[in-house]
Amino acid sequence: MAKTKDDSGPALPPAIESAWGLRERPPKGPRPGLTVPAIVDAAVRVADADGLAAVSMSRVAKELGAATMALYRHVGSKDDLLTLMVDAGYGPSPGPAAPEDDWRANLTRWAWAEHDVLRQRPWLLHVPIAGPPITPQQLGWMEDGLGCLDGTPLPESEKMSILLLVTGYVRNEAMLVNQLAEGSRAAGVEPGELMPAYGAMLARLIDPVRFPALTRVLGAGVLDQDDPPDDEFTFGLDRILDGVEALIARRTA
Amino acid sequence: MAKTKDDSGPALPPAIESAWGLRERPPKGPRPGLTVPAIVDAAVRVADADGLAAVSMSRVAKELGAATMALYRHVGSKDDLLTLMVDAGYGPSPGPAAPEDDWRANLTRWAWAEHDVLRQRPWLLHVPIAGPPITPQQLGWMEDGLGCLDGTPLPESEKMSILLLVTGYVRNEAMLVNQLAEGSRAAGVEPGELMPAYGAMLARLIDPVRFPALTRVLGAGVLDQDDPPDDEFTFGLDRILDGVEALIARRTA
DNA sequence: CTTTAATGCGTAGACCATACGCAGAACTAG
DNA sequence: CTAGTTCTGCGTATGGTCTACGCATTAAAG
Repeated sequence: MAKTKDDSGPALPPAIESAWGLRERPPKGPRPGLTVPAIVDAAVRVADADGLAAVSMSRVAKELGAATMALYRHVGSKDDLLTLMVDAGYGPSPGPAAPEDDWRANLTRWAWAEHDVLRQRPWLLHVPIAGPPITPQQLGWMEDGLGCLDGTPLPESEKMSILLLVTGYVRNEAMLVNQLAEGSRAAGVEPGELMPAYGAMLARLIDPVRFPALTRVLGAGVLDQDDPPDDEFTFGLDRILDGVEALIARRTA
Repeated sequence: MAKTKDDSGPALPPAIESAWGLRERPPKGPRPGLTVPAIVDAAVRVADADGLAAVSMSRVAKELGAATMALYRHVGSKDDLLTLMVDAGYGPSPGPAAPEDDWRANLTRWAWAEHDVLRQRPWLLHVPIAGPPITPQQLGWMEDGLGCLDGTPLPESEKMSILLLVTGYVRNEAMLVNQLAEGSRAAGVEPGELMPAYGAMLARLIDPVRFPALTRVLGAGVLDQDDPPDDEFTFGLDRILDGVEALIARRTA
């Protein structure tokens, strides 16, 4: 009969255990030539170079000079590997909140940090997330995000909700910008030319009677200019933080 | 030499053309036994029943009693089919803004309508979106969303940005709730049991010294109760609309 | 009736993840 | 030193995916 582990409860997946360094090497058998970090690094290298779609088990194995099936000794499945890739891809949180700044400045910096990571590694957006965060780096980001709201009168549950709101916004905005860039590459259009082309296409498709508001937007030339996407990001983030500020004011009063 | 189409510019994909009803059947050749709407309906039926992962060309063809390759006469690629599935899956916009209500009530209703669609067809969240909306129903939603902001003093560009903000929020929230549900199904845990189990796992993993804020959240029992997810949705939406309200107030003054 | 063009679809190729089992390496017990 | 144990690497094989290509059939036009 197999001995049950201490009080491990639902027994977290082996890939997660190794991410937390909870795996001691058994003293028998040959030295492993492959290690989980080496595999994850190779996979991240492939994703950085050729995108997430290029990350196949055989491609990662080739990157390591190993055979495809060798990887399965170390990661349980491709999904396991993806989870570990996300953890490594985000990297460590950029640091705790600065005590001399207020919550808004700190949370803004936190949001921009994730924004920058996602801009540098767009493939992170394409990994289907499997559940709530349980890997070390991910929780590090969450810890530092919570720290931004430390001085506020918000209850813990609302801090968490706000963090979810902000990180969701950052992910969503990054996804929009990224799929726009991919779309322009796929269509073979210059990145600056895409929005005007999109506007022209819309103008040709829509009936001004059926779509009056949309026609008005088009007429205002909203899509003609290619504004720096950072402005759009700042706009949305400021709206959300305005909303948070209103809540804090209400909870203070 | 092929005759160029009127002034069609970048020549939109055939699947999109058919979605706008811009495709007349050529007078020669055998009657098509398959039609694009029939194929899209079948694909939606498969996705509704067994999820997006079950939507393969062969499965859809089987659903129609046709051969796999027969589909490719009508849709250019699987991605084309997915685009059409999204358009059909969302369905028509639930209707224009009610003039007797203010922008906030109308926009709230608009957000809830998308929320309801995504709850009913979670697979819509898993379709990788390829670019800005160009299909009829999608633009119908956008039109009605813009209509909600009609009476406000916001410039057209900001109306658009706010719409993007709200729809992004709705999608993101739906995605979180959905992947939580999928995660609990995959782990074989009761839906109500998942968050407590998650909390217990975190408590076992994290070091209170390294993760003080997270530990405080755990200690507050935030994860112990399984609150109705609609409350979470309402909370975030109200934060965002508070932010919009602040902007409108500023633009009015 | 002949010509023309579009439809349905069979074949085949290039990928993919991964279940299974075997050869060999490295350590421990005697 | 030897035998036993156990873990690593990996070859083979299965069943799935999308889709390029080409052929036979069908229906309308001239």
